[in-house]
Amino acid sequence: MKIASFNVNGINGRLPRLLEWLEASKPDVACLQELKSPDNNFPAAALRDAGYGAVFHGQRSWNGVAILARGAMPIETGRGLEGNLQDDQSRYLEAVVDGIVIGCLYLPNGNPWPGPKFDYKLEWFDRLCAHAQRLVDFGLPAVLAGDFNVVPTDADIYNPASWRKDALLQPESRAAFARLLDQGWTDAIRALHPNEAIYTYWDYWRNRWPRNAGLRIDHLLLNRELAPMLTAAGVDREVRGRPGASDHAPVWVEIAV
DNA sequence: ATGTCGACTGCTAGTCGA
Repeated sequence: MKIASFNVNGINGRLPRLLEWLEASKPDVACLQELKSPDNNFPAAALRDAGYGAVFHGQRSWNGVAILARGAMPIETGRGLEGNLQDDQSRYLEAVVDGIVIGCLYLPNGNPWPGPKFDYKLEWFDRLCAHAQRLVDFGLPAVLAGDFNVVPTDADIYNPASWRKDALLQPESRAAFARLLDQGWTDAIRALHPNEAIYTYWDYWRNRWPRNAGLRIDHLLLNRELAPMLTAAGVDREVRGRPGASDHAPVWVEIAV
């Protein structure tokens, strides 16, 4: 079973790129972020024609997450995170596909740091950790997939010095990510590729893609039920190099189920 | 300090967010 995560940066403008990637990579499950589309404009019919059932949690202009399943309809089990009734941003969606719990998330960027947006990032992260602990306690096979907007270590970025004041590298952001892993989640890319420079995001600015000046911020985390079944993990880098690409590339895992 | 995008509106130019 292949499970992927892809920040599409606008699902309607990106639809041709998304469809060609689905056709080429054929993930069984695809978690999408930054739909930037309200639910009534989600391209469900085009995805259905491509062979994918979809559940989605969109909003106008920003954010938005979706879970696609090849030849199946994901069974939605939750949207949004508990603990803050004032939070109206569409950043978390959860569904079951083939008996696996799929948590699709778009963690707040948090810039500029410091400030209220960074405070929101940490507050959202706290609620994610609380929810993730419940998934761990459930004991069902589970994946947390998405754009975490965290560069876990200095090995996950081309040059940490120039990003030291960015929300993505703050010690508090990294500590929250480490706290999440400590619950019993495995960072799939690092489990199989502990020493390689692997990136998933290259800013549109400053020639960053041609220079391979990237960051690893899109992650697939496997719980203890699933981690022993991990057989492969990678990034579809070529997607980032195409005309009209998202600033993120898809990341994926293969699970022996 | 900054070269890019996508979505949106006071809508063909400027704003916001990333």
